Amino acid sequence: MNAALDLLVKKGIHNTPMSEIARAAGTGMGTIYNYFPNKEELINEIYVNIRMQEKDLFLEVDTTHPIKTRFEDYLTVLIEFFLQQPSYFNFLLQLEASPIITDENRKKGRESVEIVADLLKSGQESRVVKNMEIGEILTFIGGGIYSYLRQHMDAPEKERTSLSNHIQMVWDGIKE
Amino acid sequence: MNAALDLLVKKGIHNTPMSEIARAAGTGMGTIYNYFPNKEELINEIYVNIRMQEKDLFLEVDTTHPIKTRFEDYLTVLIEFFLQQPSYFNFLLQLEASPIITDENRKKGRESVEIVADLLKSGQESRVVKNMEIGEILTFIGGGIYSYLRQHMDAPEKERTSLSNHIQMVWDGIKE
Amino acid sequence: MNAALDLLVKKGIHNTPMSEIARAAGTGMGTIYNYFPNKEELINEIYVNIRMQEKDLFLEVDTTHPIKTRFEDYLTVLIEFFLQQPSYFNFLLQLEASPIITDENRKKGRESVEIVADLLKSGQESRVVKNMEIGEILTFIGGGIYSYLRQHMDAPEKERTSLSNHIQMVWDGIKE
Amino acid sequence: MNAALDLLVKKGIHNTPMSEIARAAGTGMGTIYNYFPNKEELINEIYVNIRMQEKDLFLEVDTTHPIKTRFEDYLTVLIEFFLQQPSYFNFLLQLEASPIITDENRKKGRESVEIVADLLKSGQESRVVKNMEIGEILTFIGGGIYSYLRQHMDAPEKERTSLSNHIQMVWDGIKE
DNA sequence: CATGAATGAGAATTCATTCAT
DNA sequence: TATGAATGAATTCTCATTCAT
Repeated sequence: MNAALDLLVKKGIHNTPMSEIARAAGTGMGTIYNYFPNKEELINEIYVNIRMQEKDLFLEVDTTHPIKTRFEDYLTVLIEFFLQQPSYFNFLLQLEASPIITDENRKKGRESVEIVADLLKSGQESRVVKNMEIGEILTFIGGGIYSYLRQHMDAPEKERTSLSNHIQMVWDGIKE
Repeated sequence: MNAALDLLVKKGIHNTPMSEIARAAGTGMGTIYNYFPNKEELINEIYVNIRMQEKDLFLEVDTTHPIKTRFEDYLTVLIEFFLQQPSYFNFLLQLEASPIITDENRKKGRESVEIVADLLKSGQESRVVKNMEIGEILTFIGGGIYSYLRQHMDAPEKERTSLSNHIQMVWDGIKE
Repeated sequence: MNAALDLLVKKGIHNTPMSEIARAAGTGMGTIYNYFPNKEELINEIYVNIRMQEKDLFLEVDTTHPIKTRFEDYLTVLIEFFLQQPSYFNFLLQLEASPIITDENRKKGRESVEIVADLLKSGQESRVVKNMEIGEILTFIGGGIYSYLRQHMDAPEKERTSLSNHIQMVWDGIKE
Repeated sequence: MNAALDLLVKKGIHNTPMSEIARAAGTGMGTIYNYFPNKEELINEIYVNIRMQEKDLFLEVDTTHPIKTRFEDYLTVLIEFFLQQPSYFNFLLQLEASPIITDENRKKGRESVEIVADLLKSGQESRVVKNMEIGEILTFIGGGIYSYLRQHMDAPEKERTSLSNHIQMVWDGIKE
């Protein structure tokens, strides 16, 4: 799966033959088919795998801190995860919109969002977060994460913008 | 180009044979190749075409209004454009990250951003916009647009969030 | 026909689209088809045309000279013709073996040989030419012409061999 | 390679689809591409293969015989090789002038000529061969071989000329 | 359980020829 | 009579998947 991930991201899904994945993984092509029924399934499993790691990240955040701190921690931890694994982010970017990922897996992938949703709800109760639909706010936050990562990976190093500034803007956007 | 756009968005680039585009366009395959040297070039031209329309949108905005109003108008006009042409947005989503679009065209595509950058600069001068790097702010705004559209297209109709709420969040994020 | 000849020789028959011939000839594609029913016919007419010019060459040779002189003159005139029109030779080379030229035209193309055959016959009568089948001798001479031209066109200028030496070898080969 | 050779000669290179070669070879098309990266490479390998067989022929000739005998033997062995494998000769005929064969392979193909060149040199030293440039003489001999084979394959059986007569002419052409 | 050669459906692209203007 | 845009059959090549070893 690691070999596949790297190649799929670097060369694009339709320019990555299974034979090349096998070679990079140091196995035979047939071996891959012993573990994954077909190429699409392999890709789906990589997808779910990343999403699950993403979900686990939130366990690291100390839930005793005040809401704003937790919010910042969530975003920081998430963004740093992807900054350290750029191919994860690029993989999701390339696949999120693709018909290859099944609806079921796409749904599974959204589970991590629940945790943030809960945080936002308690934020609303303590009147530090705008009283809007949670969905609206989540969407907005997602955009913030997406744009930061996207920009960070496209831009030359010196033009990269500061993470704390970015998180501040996101927070200012949602705070009451 | 319209026929191609629809199919490319609906079925994905690598699942759309030129023969099908030709059929949908009501021409022969050869005819397409009389106008576009190859599939990639066709896709690039569609890309540039959308980006140019996007750029022209800003001409509609009344530049005598106060900065906040203009900002809201820009965002509204842009988002409504894509809401009316969902396939435009999905096309860009699918292609922005793809190696098919040439660097030259990608650069051309970013021209429309300049106008917003100018607005932000005067916003900073009048101290209504945060004093951060323009690039940082643009990235943040991009995320706001992206997230709204993305959510709007994925979600069932009744769960869609209000545009004005969303624009409010973006503004709160960047305002001083 | 001239435009076609040049292109066909330079790029090969199957790499020369009719559209390119038309462009080189300064006409429209349709115009070609007003004069030649199809590509093969065009090629055949070029072939016959060259062969006819080749035949006419022999009219220049003074038939009052002794046989050996006439033989040398024939060969010289022929070889110089092709040296001055290398594309003629290359065209024949490329097409002689091809199924594109009809049998009828191929036969027509061999007419010029008759004149040489007559010369050889009188050479045999005066016992200056070997008493073999005329066909055998003609074949041998043809090989001599072919090899000289072939070598002359392939080789870098300074490695080219002398025509008179070559003709001498051919004559020594057939003389009694 | 055998299936390809037959078809390429019979139908011409550009009238022989890879699919037909595969069918004739009793394999799938993909299998061919597992062994030859593309059609041109396949053709080149056939070319080199023939040329190497041609080179090996000369090993059969007894080098203790007198020069004239060796010369006759060389020519005989070579011509008989091609008479037994007419498609080899037709293949070379069709390809020698073609841009498909790479310069490198064309060069490799000329190796067999070296052996004959050596023979001619010692012939010149013993003053049985004309004192001309070796290249000139080789060209002439090549023409002799070409013409005999060409004629032999084109002509109806009874009109074919005798090999010994032909070789005699070639020898008379080069002898001192 | 691992392997990788064989396969052929499917895709992009070319170009001879037609025919409305 | 000249034109050249439109056409689609035909061609090369790729690659997911199978299955005998």
